[in-house]
Amino acid sequence: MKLLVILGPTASGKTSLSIKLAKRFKGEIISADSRQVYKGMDIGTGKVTKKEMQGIPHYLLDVASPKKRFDVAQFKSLAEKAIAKIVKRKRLPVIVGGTGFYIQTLIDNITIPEVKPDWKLRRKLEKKTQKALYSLLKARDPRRARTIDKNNPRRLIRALEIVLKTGKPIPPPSSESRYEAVILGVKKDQRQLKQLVEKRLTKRLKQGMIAEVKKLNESGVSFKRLEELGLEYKYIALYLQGIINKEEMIDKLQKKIEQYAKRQMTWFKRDKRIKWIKNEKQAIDICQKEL
RNA sequence: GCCGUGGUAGCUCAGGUAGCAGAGCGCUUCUCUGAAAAAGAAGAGGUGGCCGGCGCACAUCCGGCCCACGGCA
Repeated sequence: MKLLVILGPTASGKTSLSIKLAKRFKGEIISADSRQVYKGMDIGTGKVTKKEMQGIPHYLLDVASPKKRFDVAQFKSLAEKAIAKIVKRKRLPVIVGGTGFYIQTLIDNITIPEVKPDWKLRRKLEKKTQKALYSLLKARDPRRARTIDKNNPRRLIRALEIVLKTGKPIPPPSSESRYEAVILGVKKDQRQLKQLVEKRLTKRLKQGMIAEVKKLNESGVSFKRLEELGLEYKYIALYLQGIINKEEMIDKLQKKIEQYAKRQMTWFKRDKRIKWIKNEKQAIDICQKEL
C-alpha cells in the first residue's frame, strides 16, 4: 500500500508543503508530531490552523490532554486507524511530521513490547543507580543487556519494566512493513534554518505564545509538566516562574530549537530511503513518478 | 597621574606552595524499540595579555609594558 511521508527538521516548512501535495495528489494528512497531539498547544507547536488546512482533513492533532503523557504506542495505533480510514475513502495517506521515532515505528511497523508504562515501578527503579539497574537487567535478560546503553537510565528502566512485568526476556526487535512509503525530506542548510527558526520564534511571540502557556498553566497543566514538554513550553514556563528573564528565555530558546533541529537530522540521516528535496517542484516530480 | 582589581577554551569563570592546563555552557559527531521537543554517548578546541629575567622546569616567582573595570586626583 502506498503512502507519502514528509519529514524534516523543525521550521523547514513541512506544513505548507504537505497541504500543497495533499491537494494535488488527493491526500489526507496524518500529523506525526509528538507535541501537536496535545490540545491547547497550538502556537508553540506551530499547529496548522483551520484556514491553512484548506479543507484537507487532518488526523492526530488534538487527540490528547497535555496533562497526561502521550507515547509512541498510542501514536502507532491511532495512526494506523487513520490510515485505514483514509484508504477506505480512496485517498492517499500523507504522514507529516518531525518526530522520527514515531514515523519509523509507524512505517516500518516496529513491534513495541506490549507492556504499558508503570509509573509506580518506574519511580521505584529511578532510585537505583545505573549500575544496579544494569546488573539487574543483565541477570534477567542478558541479550537485551548486551545491546542497551548502560548509561541511559530511561532505557534501562523501560527494559526492566518489560522483563519484570512479563517475567520473560524482551523479544528481539522485529519489523515487517506493510506500507510502501515514499519518503520526502525537506532539506535546509544550517544557516538558513537558523534564520527560519529566529523568524518563526519572533512571530510566535507576537502571536501570543506566552499567553498560551500561561493559559495552559491556569487550566491545570503544572509548570513541572510544561517543563517536561520541552522547548517553547519549558522555557516560557521558566520565564513565567521568574526563574529566567525574557531575554534569557529568547536566547535560550533559539539555541535549544537549533539543537533540536540538529538532533532530528541525526535521526533522519540514518534512513537512506529518504529523498531529500530542496523545493516544491522536486517534491512534485518525485510524487508523480513514485505514487 | 596615583591606588586597587582583573586579563586562562567561543562565553562565564575555577585553580595557582613552580612539575601533563580544568569546569559549566556553547560547538562537532553519534545512539535510540511504549517519556523522543525525551533520555544518553563520544570528540574538537588553549602562544595561560605581551616582552624580558631567575629556574632542570613557570599559567604560577621577579621586572617592565599593554588592555579592561573601579576608586582617588
